[in-house]
Amino acid sequence: MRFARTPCYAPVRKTRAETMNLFDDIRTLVLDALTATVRDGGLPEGLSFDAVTAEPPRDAAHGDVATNAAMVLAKPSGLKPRAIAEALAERLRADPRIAEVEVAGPGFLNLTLTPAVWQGLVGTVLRDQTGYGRSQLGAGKRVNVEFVSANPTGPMHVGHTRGAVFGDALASLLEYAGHDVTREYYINDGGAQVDVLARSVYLRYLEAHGQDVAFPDGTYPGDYLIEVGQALKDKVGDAYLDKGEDVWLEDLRDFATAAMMELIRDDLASLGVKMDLFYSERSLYGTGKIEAALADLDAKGLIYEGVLEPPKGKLLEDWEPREQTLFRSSLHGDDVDRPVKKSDGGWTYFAPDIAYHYDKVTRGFDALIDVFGADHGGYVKRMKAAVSALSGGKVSLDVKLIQLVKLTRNGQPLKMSKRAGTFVTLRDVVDQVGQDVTRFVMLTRKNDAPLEFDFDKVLEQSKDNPVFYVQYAHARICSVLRKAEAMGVDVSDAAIAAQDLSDISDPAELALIKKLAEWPRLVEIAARTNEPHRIAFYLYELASEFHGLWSRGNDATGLRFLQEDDPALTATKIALPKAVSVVISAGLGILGVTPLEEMR
RNA sequence: GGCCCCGUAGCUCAGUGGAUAGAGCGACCGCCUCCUAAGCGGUAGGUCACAGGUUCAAAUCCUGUCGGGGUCACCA
Repeated sequence: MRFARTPCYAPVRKTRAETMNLFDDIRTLVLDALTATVRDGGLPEGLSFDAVTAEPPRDAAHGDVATNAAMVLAKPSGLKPRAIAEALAERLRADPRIAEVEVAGPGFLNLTLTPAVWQGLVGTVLRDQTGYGRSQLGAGKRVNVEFVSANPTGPMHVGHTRGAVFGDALASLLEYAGHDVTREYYINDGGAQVDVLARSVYLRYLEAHGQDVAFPDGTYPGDYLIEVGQALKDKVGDAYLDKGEDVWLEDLRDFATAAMMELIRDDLASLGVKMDLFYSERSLYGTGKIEAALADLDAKGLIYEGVLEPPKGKLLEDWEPREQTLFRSSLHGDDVDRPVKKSDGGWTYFAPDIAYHYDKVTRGFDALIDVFGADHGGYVKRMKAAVSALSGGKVSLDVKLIQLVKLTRNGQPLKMSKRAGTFVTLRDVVDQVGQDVTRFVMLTRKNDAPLEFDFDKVLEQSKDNPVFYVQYAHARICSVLRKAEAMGVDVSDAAIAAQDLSDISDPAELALIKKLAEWPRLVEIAARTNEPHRIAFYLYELASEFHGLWSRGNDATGLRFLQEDDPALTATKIALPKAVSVVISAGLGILGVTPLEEMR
């Protein structure tokens, strides 16, 4: 593997094995050294190197990259960790990228890289731009991300907002990691709630004709249906007045859901979310699709008529044994089998969802991701069972449950009630704090942790507001670049990247570069775990490193990016902040947040 | 009661099996004739709920217990 010896700072075309992920490159180097050691008889043949890692150590005193090779191989090889480590160290020292090798702790090999490696990394970032960090992790993999999927019965509320941002950012993240991603919305337009919607619109229609109407329980009294009723009047005139449901219900279902979906599309657009496909539940009924999906399960012996046991330990007074059509989901990891037909012969909600996921499977996706509200946790096992059964275990399904958003204002909880009209919609949030802030804040928690969203705090301009803090770093960099340009410096990426960057060598500068080096690795971890919040946290850390270096320039003028009366040195010093801005832009891009060039 | 998620600093939370567990807020002490102080540096603060187990190595994986939340046939 001679090419592995090519210094990665050399402006050469990347070889197949050389990635943008520095830690992968070093791991390759370690594996090469291990292979050579085996060849020379220093290690037995047939060892697996799978457990060997090369990671950034938590403590900077432990060098730049640490590998556990000696520890994981000690037992299988029957050698002492120390002996393996020493032999490896010898070989690793020969690589031009390695400045120092140290055996430490229980057998870690701590590697320190040469400044040239770090300087070269800045050049790489500037050349690759937002392509720096893009991964081939998902190359050739098609992923379907289903998210939001709110009932088409009204405008989106805050709970949907978090799911929408999460799903969209996750989709972008997976794209960035090389996957072919489809963003999809399942329209729950097949159930009884659509009839309720249609009747509610009918009431508003009567109202538009000047009638006095009341909204009994089981109807939607929301104002947002007023204009829908008016629109219906404009369309059909008085054709439905004094007519029974048998005349208008069918038509109103279509009319009302279409109106609601328009509302929802607008809501999504205000968040910057664009779906690739809206998939209608109703399109599954009467088209043989549900039957086909269940036939597939039936052919696998997974459909039967049977009676369920009553739920364990829970008292259900009205429970009675009943024969139903059941899916043998318990054979695919579920706790009990699940009914697909109701006692009246109609499908349960589960049945069309099986058909929908069957459709996804047959469309050829390699992986499916469903983003649900946390209250759907009880639905996960059966859905996974369905996908497992339908795909013969070939397609994976990961369900991400989104916890609640707790809305507050100045620390005081906002009471929400549909009846009291204090119901907070997605639009309320976006209108008040803006798309960028909404998106970023929604990603500052792990998906399965509750999120507090404080209308005042998210607009606060201080370091405890991560949105601001990251944006501020970017704006500072843009400010520096503007001033450098005013000094007559060519600030184009090509010009900066083409320079000799060996003047960027202060430990404080190298520390910031090392943070940049973690970016490709972080992207892969985030993509592998389907956790876009990791991007937001990383950006905060990167911004923090940057602000730290900036402030050092207060005392140490040599660390300032703008070097007075020295355009040539300024051109060099500017490379690092510029690279930082590239990564911030890439990261914010994944989150769907626009980087600010100025904040005053 | 079954299943799922959570339990980490006073508070809010990070932490793909690695070394001495981190950040922000709050508290205390410093830093602007100087690229945006909307910032930076430092101090204090911990039985990673508890008990076992696996491992060279556990906040992380497994089992159990305790505590908080969600959910529980014929709703969607």
